[in-house]
Amino acid sequence: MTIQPLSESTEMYLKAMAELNQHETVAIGRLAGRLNVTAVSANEMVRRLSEQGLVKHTPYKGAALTKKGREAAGNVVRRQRLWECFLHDQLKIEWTQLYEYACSLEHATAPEVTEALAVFLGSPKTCPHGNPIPAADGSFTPLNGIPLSEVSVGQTVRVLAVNASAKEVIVHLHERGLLPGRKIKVTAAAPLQGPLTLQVENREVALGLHLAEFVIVEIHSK
Amino acid sequence: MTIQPLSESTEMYLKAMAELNQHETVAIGRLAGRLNVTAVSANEMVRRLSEQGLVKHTPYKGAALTKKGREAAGNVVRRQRLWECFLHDQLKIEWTQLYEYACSLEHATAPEVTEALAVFLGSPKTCPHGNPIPAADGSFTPLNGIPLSEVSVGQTVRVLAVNASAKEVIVHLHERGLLPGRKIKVTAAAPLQGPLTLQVENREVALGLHLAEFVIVEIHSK
DNA sequence: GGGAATAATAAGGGCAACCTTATCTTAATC
DNA sequence: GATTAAGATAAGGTTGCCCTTATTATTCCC
Repeated sequence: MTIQPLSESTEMYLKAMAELNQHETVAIGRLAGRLNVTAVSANEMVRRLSEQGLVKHTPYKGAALTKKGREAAGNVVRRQRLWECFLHDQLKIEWTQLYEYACSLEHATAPEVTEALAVFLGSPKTCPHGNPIPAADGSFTPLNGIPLSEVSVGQTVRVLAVNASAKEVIVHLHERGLLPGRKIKVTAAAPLQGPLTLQVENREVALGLHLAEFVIVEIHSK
Repeated sequence: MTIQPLSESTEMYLKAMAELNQHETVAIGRLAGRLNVTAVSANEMVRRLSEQGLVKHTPYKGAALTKKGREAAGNVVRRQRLWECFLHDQLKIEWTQLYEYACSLEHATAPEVTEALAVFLGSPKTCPHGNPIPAADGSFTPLNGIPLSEVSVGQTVRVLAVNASAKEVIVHLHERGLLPGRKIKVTAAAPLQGPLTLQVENREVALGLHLAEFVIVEIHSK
C-alpha cells in the first residue's frame, strides 16, 4: 500500500494538512489559505483526496487525514526535512530559502533516494528549523512544546522550532532572531490580540501574535 | 535572459535534443521516439519551443537548438549530471538508477542549489557515466570520442562514456561490463548491421550495433 | 431566532501536454 | 516519375488542477 505515486498537488495538500494539524480536522478555508488557492478549488481537491481515501471530509466541519493520508503526509514531510538538512548542513544554503528549495526537491524524490539521503546525513532527528523528521513509515512524535503565542508574560522559554512555510514569515522571524535554541522572555503582551514584546538575546523585539503562533517553545526549566 | 522558468516537459525536450545532437538538426521522429510521445505531439511541442525561441524548426528537415535553447539545455544537463555525481558518490545509489533519479531531481533544482551542489561535489568534470558536465553557463566541450559502433574490427579502445537514457539500455550495457574506463577489443562484426563481438575484461560479449552507438570510446593508444 | 461568516455545489472556462484519427505535403529512392 | 516513408496539419478528446460567478446550505454567535 501507499505505493501509488501521488501528484505534486496532492502531496502539497497532505503536507499542508499535516503541518496545520496532525490529527484533528482542518477547516477548508485554512487549507485554501495556506495553499494559496480559492475555497472552491480546495473543496474540489478535498473531494478528490477523499475519493483516494487520503482524507475524511465532514461537510461544514472540515477535513482530517486518514491513516493512509497521515502516512503519506509524514513521508512527504520526511523528504522535505531531510532535504532541508542537506541544503543547510552540506550546501550551506541560506536559512530563509531552505523550505522553498527543499519543497521543490521533495516531490522529485524516490523512496530509495530518501532512505539513502537519511543514511548519508546520519539519520537526523530534526530539520534545521527544529521540526521533527518523521520515520521512514511516516510516523513521528510531535514536538513537546507550545506556540509562543500562548506563553504568559514574564516567562522565559526556549525556542524548539519554527514551523512556518510562508517565505515572508520565515524571513520575518529570522530577522528577529527567533531560531531554534534561542532563549527568549516574554516581557509584555498588548491587549486585544496585540503584539508580544520579547527579549531575544539582549534585544527587544515586537512580534505580532499570529506570527508568534509559528514559534514553538518550551518553558525554560531553571 | 534565460531567467524564465521552463516547464518540465520543455526541459525534457531540450535535453533530448542536446543528447541526440548538440548542434545539428534532429528529426522529429527521433525526438518523439526518445521522449516516448507520438510524432504529432512532438510536432506540437516543437512549435511551442520555436515560439519561445528555443529551437529552430525547418519543416520536413528537423529541429535544431538555438543559442538560447542550447544554453538552457546545457543547464538542464548540468543539473542532471551533478545530481548523478551526488547520488553515485555520496548516496551510493545503484548505477542503473542514477539517470532516472537524477532526472527527477534536475527539474526541481534552483540555480543557487545547482551551484552550491557543484561546489560541494568539488566541481566534477564528468558524471559517473563519463559524460562531461556543462559549465554554469550551459556550455560544454563534447567528448573527443567516437561511438563503439564505428570502431573497426581488431581495434582496442577505451570506454569514455555511456550516453544512454533508456533504463533498459543502461542496464543492458552495465550487465555487459561496458563502463567508463574499460578497455575493450572489437573481435568481430556481423554483417548487415549485425551485432559486434567484444572482448571486455577477459569476457566475450555480443552487442547489438544500435546499442553500441551509446558507448563512446577512444582508440587505445599504445 | 436571525444574521454573518463559512462551506458546499453547480456551471462554465482555461491551460499545458498529451492522445487518436485523418488528410495532405515533402523528401528520398529506385 | 511513381512509390513510400516521414513529417505537417486539422479537428476533437482527455486529465489534473486551477479559476470565476452564483446559488444554496450550515454553523456560530449575539
